[in-house]
Amino acid sequence: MRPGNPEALQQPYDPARVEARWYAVWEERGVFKPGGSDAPAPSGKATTRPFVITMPPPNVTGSLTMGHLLGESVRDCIVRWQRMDGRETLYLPGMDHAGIATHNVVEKKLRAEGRARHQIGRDAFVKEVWAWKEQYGGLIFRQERRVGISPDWSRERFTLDPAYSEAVLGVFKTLYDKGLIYRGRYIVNWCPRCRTALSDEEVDRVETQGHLWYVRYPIKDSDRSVTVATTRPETMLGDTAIAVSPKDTRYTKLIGRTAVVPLARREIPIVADIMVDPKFGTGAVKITPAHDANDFQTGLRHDLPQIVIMDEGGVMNDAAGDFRGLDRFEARKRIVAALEDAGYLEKVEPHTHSVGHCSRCGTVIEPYLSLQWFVKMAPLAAAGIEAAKKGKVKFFPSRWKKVYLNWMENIRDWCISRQLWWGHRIPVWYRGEEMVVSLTAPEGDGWRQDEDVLDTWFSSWLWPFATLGWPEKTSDVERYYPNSLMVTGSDIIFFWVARMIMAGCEFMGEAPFPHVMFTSIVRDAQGRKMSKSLGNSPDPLEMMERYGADAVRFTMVYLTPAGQDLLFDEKRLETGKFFANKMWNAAKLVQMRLGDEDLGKVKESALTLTLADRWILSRYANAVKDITRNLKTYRLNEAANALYHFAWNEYCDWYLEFAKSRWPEDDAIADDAARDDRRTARWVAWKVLDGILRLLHPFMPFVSEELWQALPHDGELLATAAWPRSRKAWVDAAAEREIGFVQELVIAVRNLRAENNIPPGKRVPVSVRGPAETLDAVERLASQIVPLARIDVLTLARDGSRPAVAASAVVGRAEVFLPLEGLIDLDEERARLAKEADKLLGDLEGARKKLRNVDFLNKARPEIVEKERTRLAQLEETLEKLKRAQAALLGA
RNA sequence: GGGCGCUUAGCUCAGUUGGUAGAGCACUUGCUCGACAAGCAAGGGGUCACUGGUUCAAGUCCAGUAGCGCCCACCA
Repeated sequence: MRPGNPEALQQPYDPARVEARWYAVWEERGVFKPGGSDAPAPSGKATTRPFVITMPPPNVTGSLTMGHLLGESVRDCIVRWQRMDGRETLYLPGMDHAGIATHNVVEKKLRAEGRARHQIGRDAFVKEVWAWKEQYGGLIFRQERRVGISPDWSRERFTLDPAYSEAVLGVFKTLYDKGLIYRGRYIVNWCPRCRTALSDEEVDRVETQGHLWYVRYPIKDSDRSVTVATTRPETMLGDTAIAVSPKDTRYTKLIGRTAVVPLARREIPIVADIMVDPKFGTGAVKITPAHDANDFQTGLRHDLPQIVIMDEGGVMNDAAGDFRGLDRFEARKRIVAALEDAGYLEKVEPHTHSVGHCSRCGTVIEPYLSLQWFVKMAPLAAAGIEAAKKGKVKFFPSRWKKVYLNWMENIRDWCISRQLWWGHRIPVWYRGEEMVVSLTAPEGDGWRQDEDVLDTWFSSWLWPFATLGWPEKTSDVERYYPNSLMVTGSDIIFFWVARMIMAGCEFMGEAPFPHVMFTSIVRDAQGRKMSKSLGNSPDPLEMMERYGADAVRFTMVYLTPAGQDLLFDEKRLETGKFFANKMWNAAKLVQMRLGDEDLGKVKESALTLTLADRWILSRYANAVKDITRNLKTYRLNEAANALYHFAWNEYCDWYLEFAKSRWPEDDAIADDAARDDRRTARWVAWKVLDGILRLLHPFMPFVSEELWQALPHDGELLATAAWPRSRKAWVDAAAEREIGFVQELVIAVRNLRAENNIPPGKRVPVSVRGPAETLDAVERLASQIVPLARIDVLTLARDGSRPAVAASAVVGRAEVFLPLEGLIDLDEERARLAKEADKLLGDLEGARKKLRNVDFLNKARPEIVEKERTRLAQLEETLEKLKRAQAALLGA
């Protein structure tokens, strides 16, 4: 046992001072490294299975948001708990190069400096991005440490680390060799501003109020025409057919005829195709294979030409004839006008449809025909689907399983090439018609590497094992794969979680983690997700400055409901701040009263525990069980709640108040019994506080460590001390019942005082009347009751008498009287009693009705019926007593 | 077009096998009694969105309705 430091707890509590102290200590002592825990393993638990969790690597694009902070708080809470529980823990940190996102912010920065990436060239640009990474990566690093998370920093990874990059490129080659990666000209989501292809997941669909333009296409060698409806009239310049449904009798005669594209005056065939819905629009569809995914497929079926009419910036090209050089939206306007002028526009209808936008810059996506690399996903998804169905991967909350499966079962191929410079350059080499997939340049001259880089997620989907040194057969891979848990936001379930599961199954033969826990999405007051791009997240560092890291951590976890979003309001951080302060002061009180006894030498068996002691130990055992159970099921908010209320409302509000009268100064000690009782109170107060600090540590690591060190403590650091176990021997239902009665009695007296405006400092006489066994109990508990209720003389009215004029209340089977003739306001007291009685009557009626119900008596569980009977008797007795009290006041 | 979530105190939200409705903030009243005013004590405030069903018993389970929000989908 180490002595506490009595100088430590200065007033007032200053989080900044405390929080500056411990992080370096933990790091120096290697607490964060696997095996850094010296906590004894709980008996019966295998120590060989480590607890492994990786940090979802934040983007290097900027600073963290409150959303990140929630994730970090949740993860670290679980990690610290597991570490204290005796598991070897690995928490692996890192960062993501975040391809497009970073690319864009650096490009923006260059633009602000009057430079452009194409001017400075690829190498110089990449250098700029690395410089940016150093700057902002450093900021994120500082933020993460400030929150107090406990990862093994020596294993920090970046997705562009040389070894990691090699793993990424190796995976490309492996999948290519297996035929799961292919290159081809297909319609992709193209962002004309970023000038790159995107995956389906990187496109945000936005309901947009647009128009449906009905355009008349003349039929060749006829004076008739066919009308088609379109939302993007500018694409007509790339039309290569008109399609109708084969079942649509209106158009049967037209199939095989030739139509003329207005303005372009190009002749195109009219074909029958199953993709056409006769009920939509006119039932005739213009086909633009190079600018629409559906039309592309139709085009293949009918062997239609593909005419690309725009360049990579969304500007109309030579194929657009008179409209060349116009931006696509300007072209739309001009084309509509030209159609109208020429009499080809039949009508315009308002039309709401969803339009794809680039999730990075908001630009309207252009379906664009281009040569890209793809991953064939269905074969990879199969194992991921099975893993979830067989329960190898479980989601918390479980409803996400359905979302996951739905996406996986309808998975589409993944476009992984990006026309950017920041990222893993595609390991493919070309020379004329030759193409080689290789991590290094092929032998010989004239080879030119693919210009594109890979989608960021093509590297981060390997995170659970590439961070461990894979594909090398490292001991880390051996020991730490699969990981134990993934904690992340549901917003990246497809981007990342699903793909990690697929990659794990494919390359490691096993899902990367058995559990996925989704944290709340943190939203602002308007319900918008907090994000860097919106700039609606408070600065985490500022929040921690203002409230303390402990407070921010605790509050975020305390507030996060399992499976629901979290509407963040800065004011809520006070909850954590005030709680930390409360714990500080409670510890200060206990420390002041501990004296110089070596509590480590005290044996529980040698102590005579009072009722209050047995009660708090019982409540403590219960709290440990409750908190641990909630942690195990990832209901961290419930765990935080239980801890908060046990520590504050039971330990501070009641137990410490009970204990106060038992630890007087030495010169006030009357005899050995009093001395023993003082020692008992000291030991229990310390023991339970020690437990509270252990329970608190995962939530508030700094202040709990500080307080633990200030008190006598067993072991070097709280961070590696053992997680408390719930001791069955401490569970004491009788003590809980009896203290329950004491509390009710004390509250009743306090209430009588308050209602009658008796100053809190003034001691009052109290008389209690009731059955003998109740009075015996009151007598036995008097030492607990008297100081808390501020009673001067406690009279047990065994003769059944009551003061003539008194305020009264009913507690259990007893009546409590405040005999204060002349002091109490009789009218107010009468009104209060009447109101009480009124409330009781309602409850009473309900209970009676229930117990008259034969079905209830026969079908409800016997203990429920018994409980109801007891309750009814209680209510009746109470009402009776209230009535007597009312009668007594009548004559006064 | 599918799927999911939410609707509980003035506000923001908890509520884990159905068994007397909870917290924080806000509000009222009173407290510088030897840890804490970032506090203590006492209190007011809710037909748990609506309708129906299952059940002895529903905030909790089922079905439907309304409003809000989210996700998915090749809505020319």
